Amino acid sequence: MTERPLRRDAERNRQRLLETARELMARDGLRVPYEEIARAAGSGMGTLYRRFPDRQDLVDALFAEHVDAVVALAQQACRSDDPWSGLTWFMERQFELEAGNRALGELLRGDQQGTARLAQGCARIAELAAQLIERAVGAGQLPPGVTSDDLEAVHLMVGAVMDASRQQDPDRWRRALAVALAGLRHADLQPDGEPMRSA
Amino acid sequence: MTERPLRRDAERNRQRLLETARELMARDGLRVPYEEIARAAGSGMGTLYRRFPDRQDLVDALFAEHVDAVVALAQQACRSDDPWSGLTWFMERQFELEAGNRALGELLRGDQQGTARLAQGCARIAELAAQLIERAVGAGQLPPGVTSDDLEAVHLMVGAVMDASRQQDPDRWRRALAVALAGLRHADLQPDGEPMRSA
DNA sequence: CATGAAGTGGAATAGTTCTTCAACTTAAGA
DNA sequence: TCTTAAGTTGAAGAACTATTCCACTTCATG
Repeated sequence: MTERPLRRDAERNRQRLLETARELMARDGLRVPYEEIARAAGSGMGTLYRRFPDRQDLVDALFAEHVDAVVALAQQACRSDDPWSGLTWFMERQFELEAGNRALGELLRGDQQGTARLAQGCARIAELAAQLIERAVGAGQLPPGVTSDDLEAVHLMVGAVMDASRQQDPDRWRRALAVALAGLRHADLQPDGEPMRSA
Repeated sequence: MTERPLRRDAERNRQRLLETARELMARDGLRVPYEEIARAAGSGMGTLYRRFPDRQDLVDALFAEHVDAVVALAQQACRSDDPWSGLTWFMERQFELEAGNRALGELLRGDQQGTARLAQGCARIAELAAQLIERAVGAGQLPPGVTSDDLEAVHLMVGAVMDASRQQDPDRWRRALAVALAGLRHADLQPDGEPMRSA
């Protein structure tokens, strides 16, 4: 089935909506009210709903490439000769992106699940992150107890500081990241053989 | 000015409302809808509003003693012979309380500001926490760059993990705390500016 | 046990957002 | 130009929560 292209005016409107939503979500996060997006774009709510019946459609259209960019970062980090450098480099780049785009941070931290498209990207990132950890552990740069879950936790931790300090001190997260990464290296973590199922 | 005591039935209702609110907020956080509290307590909304016209009045009545308990913990920690032990002991006890009471965590992390009464308690905790840090730095148990702001950041960091894992693994925060505290000891933090890579 | 101040319930009003829809407008091709 | 399918709009209805208000009930006391 061939999708017939949108009418020219409709396509223009669609682009304007996307552009507007991108800016608002980067600044305010994923939950910007539909009404606000439509108003800022100079359209009616009906138009926004017609193009993006589900918020996830909109988010997907907006952030697919951002998530892909993070996947690419992770891949590049995996190619680093020095596993630990690759890991820290990846985390810094990732957080720099999140610092500039609130919605991206919410997505990557799972505050809000995206469509299959985005979820797949996030899963890929998680895979690669696990590799980064494994490689660093294998190289003796991280103690053996550290797991990919710990890296996810670091993501949440630094993200929390970022969210709390966006206004006052937008670079504060760097300090938190330094603390968290140093902690991974030096904390005495049991391998944690616990099955860790839900209670 | 002598406040005349409540009528006996009114006092009973008030206690029931407090008890109910305490349970609901411990489980669901500070933002439990007023309507839900009233219904669970078997009262009308009017009654709840009459006793606690402002949500802060309610929160204050409920959590003053909890906050005081944390102040007491901090004081006790300050009396420890070993500054670092005192610090870690305090953080663990504090998070254990937060783990058992969602609303308390929200209060202590400033998700929601309380009345002057509570704010004062939180300020006192912050003071004592700063002392704990200073003492540990003075004893050479923490590097000189670490500040009380870093401890606040640790609070946010571990809190984020706790919030994310309450359901699946309620004890996960302990691991995050271990990471964060080890990070404080080992991260190479400049006294003010940018952090550097860990050693 | 009558009285009225204190207390109570819950419907009503209001502010937010989400979501739908019927009437209106317009681009694009015959 | 005319036709009409595609597109647009904003008001309307639904869900949720906060907050007020007043007719009604109940306790405490003379």
